[in-house]
Amino acid sequence: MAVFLPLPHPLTYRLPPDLAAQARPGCLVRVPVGRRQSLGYLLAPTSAPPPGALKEVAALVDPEPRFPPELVPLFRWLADYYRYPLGEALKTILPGGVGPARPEVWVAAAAASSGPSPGRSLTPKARLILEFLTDQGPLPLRALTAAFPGGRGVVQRLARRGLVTLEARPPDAAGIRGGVQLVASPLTLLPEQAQAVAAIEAAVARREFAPFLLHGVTASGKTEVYLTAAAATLARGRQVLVLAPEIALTHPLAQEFRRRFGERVALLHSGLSEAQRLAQWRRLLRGEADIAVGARSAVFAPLKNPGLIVVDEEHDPAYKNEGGLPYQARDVALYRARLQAAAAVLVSATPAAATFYRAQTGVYTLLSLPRRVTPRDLPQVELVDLRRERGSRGLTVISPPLAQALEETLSRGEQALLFLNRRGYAAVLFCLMCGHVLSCRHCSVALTYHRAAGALLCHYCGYRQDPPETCPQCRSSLLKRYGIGTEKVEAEVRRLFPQARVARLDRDIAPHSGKALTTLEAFARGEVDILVGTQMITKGHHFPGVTLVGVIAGDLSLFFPEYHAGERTFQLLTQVAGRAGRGETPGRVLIQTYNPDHYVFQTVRTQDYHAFYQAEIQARRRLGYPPFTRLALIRIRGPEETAVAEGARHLARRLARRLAADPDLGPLVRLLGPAPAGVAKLQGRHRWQLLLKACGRPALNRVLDLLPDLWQPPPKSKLDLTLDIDPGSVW
DNA sequence: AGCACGCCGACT
DNA sequence: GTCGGCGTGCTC
Repeated sequence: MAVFLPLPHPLTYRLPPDLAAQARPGCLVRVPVGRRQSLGYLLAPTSAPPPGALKEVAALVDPEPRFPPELVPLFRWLADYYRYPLGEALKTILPGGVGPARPEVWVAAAAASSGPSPGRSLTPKARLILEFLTDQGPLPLRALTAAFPGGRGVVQRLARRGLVTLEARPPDAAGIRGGVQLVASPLTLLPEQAQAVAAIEAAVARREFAPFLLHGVTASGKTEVYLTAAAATLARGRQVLVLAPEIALTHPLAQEFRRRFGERVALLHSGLSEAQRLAQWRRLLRGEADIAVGARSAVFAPLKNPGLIVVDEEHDPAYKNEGGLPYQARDVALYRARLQAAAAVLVSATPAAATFYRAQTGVYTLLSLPRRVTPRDLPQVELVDLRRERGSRGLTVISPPLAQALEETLSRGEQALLFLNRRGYAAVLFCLMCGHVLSCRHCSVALTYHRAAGALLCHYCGYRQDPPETCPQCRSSLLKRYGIGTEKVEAEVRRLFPQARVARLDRDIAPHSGKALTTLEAFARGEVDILVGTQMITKGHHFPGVTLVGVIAGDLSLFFPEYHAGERTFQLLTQVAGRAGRGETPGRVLIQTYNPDHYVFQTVRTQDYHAFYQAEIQARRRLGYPPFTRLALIRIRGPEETAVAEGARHLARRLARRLAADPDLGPLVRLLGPAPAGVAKLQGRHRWQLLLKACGRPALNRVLDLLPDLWQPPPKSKLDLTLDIDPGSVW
């Protein structure tokens, strides 16, 4: 039984006779722990109870299991792989709603029997709400009050006057718009699509674990491949699991599946209320739905026997859960497919280098879709060399070529997207003359400038140096901190094009907030000429009027201090490039960069994934980064900076000594750091980190096993240690 | 994570 | 003499 406490192992309880008939693995129960009670999940009957007296399960909180017994091995693996207490892990990944699902109140405009005139006049707000309801159809009251803050009272008054109806519905219906029109699958697939489908189908038929990489450019029909494979899987009586990296992307995907398969689809993501999530979860458990579509947490969907597990946009870093249990949903999906003898299909136009490497080396089967289904020219990508277009002093925001392109676009009445690929905030030092960025000589990642220390620091290994006066490459003295904000870009655009309608969107505005959506919709309707934004404008949206995409500072994400900065930049830029010319007119993409010769920009320009991959994988091999090594990040946190630093250094010394003394293990592991974390202080706690680089998971595990012995924080220091296995970011 | 036990300073 | 500080150790 996995208790919701940070215990290293499950606990064993006796089932009282009155519960034994109902209790099954997956049931949420209440148990006594020490002097109090805690919740937990039943895992399995044990054949080897611990010595001593057992306590009894106090109560069945929910007689309906929350997961099938088939998932217990996956959960055990999860806790072991990520070194995280099982009960705590389950608490965060399973829908937490306690007790049976409660009905939810829905509002609908009353049938218009009383005619258009309701007798007495309505207040403006009441009129607005009534129009909204007539327009939108029935809605959960919760959704309505979200759209109209404080609208509850108005709704109640409208209900009393019989103008709207209130109805309690079981939450099964919530979050899903009913009445979809079923469509038949298209009759013909391209030969390469048909081949891909056949390969996946054959694996499902063999009932063997089979991992695939489905690689194809945008609009090459990747979705159609897995929709068809899904139909074949369902026909064999097995279920289908489909993951997308972001909540916003799960809706169109679920809609697509619903059009094809009707009400057998369950949608799972953290944006649903607990009750809704649990209701969707139960539809899968009861077998009412056999297709689960969702964001990363849906990888744990309670399917007994999935035959096909799809990870769309597999390269997306959003599959990594940050905070709490730091799992990588793509990796969990692969392991789940192995456990449940399913086909795993990783899908991307720009696969992670590590994924493509495994496809190249035969670990995954590569399925390629090289052609577009609807032949259209790829947008033309051009590089603007900022070393030549440099402003009189400092950074150029809008270079003359980009300004000219904007001018032309505006004069044709078309739209432009200006993209700032900023990622978090990293103050790196770079040369305005030659584009060189100050990097760590050991780790080949950008050094970060720390104002307090007055020094450049490597967040991987802790290497430190004073900021040089001149560029080590070209000797110029134009070393600058690279930083630019969307506000500045917007201001510059307004200055250059005072007549243009300009809007701005960035991460500071919540991506799903009303403001963001309003701006995006206005842009889609053509009411805005130029939209300035960060990566949130790249995902999922379709802007047919956009013919020009400008990337303001291509180098920004390239020099983010991370080993996979190159890969992320290639992916981001390829994705934004795809935003240009999706309508009738072909698009144009201008990327401003100080490093036009860098392989990332060269391969983005030619839209050549394979060339990018070759360069990237060579660099990884040379520097010993994944997929050639496994990483684990050890993070030390505490309230006092010096204690944290000292604790980290102390652990590093002991680890280094132990590794040096072990001739079997030592050569397989490299210890980097300690160094301050990218975000050196979070929620009042200072953070330092050590990075472990190991040749293979067994070696990494052996080092991690040493930690409990080596980690002895000084008393009173309030230090704690957390692990991030396969870290996505050290930031 | 709680919630015990346990061993050292200022209070009715 | 106790009340209470929070260090540390355990929970089937």
